[in-house]
Amino acid sequence: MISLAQTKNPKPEDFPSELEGLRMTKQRREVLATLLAERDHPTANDIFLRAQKRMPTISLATVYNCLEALVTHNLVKQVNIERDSTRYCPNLSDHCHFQDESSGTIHDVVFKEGIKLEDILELPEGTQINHLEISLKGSFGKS
Amino acid sequence: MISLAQTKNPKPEDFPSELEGLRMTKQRREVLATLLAERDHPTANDIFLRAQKRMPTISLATVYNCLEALVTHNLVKQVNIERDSTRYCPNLSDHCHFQDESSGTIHDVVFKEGIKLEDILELPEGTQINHLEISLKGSFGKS
DNA sequence: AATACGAATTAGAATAATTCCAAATTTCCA
DNA sequence: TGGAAATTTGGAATTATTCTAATTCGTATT
Repeated sequence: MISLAQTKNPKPEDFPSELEGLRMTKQRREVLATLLAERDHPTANDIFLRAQKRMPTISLATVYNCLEALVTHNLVKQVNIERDSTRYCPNLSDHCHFQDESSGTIHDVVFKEGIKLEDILELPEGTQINHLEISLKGSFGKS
Repeated sequence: MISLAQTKNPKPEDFPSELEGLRMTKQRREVLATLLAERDHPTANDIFLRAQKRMPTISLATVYNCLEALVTHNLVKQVNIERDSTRYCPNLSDHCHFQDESSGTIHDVVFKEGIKLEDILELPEGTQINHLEISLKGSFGKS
């Protein structure tokens, strides 16, 4: 796992010229820094609007391109909750997502110590999992 | 849980006039029967094409309407795997979905005996889960 | 410093799933 | 039977995302 990509508020220029085999262009740095600055699971369009403030020439298509590259190189995760537009998350540790229905806010949720998915699912011997996504929706108790 | 909706191959006319508080119109019967006939997690469009064979006047909009009604009344579940178009599943028991990447086929996967989600996730006390979806992608071992 | 080449960016068009809309039809029930 | 409410229908509208083709950038090489 890339540790710089996990530090609190790196500026775009803090990133090395290459991360996980991916050339860090100006735009990719900007997109990644945007994602790390505010960890609220923004959509591609949210990221576009935020990145535009510091880099007015960036295009939405580029934001999509950058996100795709970052996801492919495991620097960012996609978050899909039902049919909502895809959101992006720079938390690379194993976790899943809970959306509070009253606010729309998405929270990262971790597994309890020592739990592995293979332990809980009835999967045929030798099944290889390449992608896993758990998403929840609900509310926090009012008490 | 509705048992008739789970029988192997009910014909549209086998359904009572109301299920789970939902009026069973001709079209809703047709959509539900289509779903129960071939349990391969079809998309709305797949269902539309199949239903059209027996009911040539049905429209795609109606298929979407019917599916929405059936989902709302817990007669059918939606299946979302990443950004693919939504698929539909008449299996109402607790389960999740595994997509075999080589064929695209989606399989139902059940939890091991006695596992509850609250047991494995680190959620704040009193969190209420209204919707949960687990989706996996991968392949079956070649051995 | 000029050149060349591949990669990345850009703006806008295209696509595809889904939803919306307004009119027509059906169903329910008084 | 008649009228209100619900449902269906076809087509238009919407929206997220991808595609395309042209331009620009970055780096390596002379």
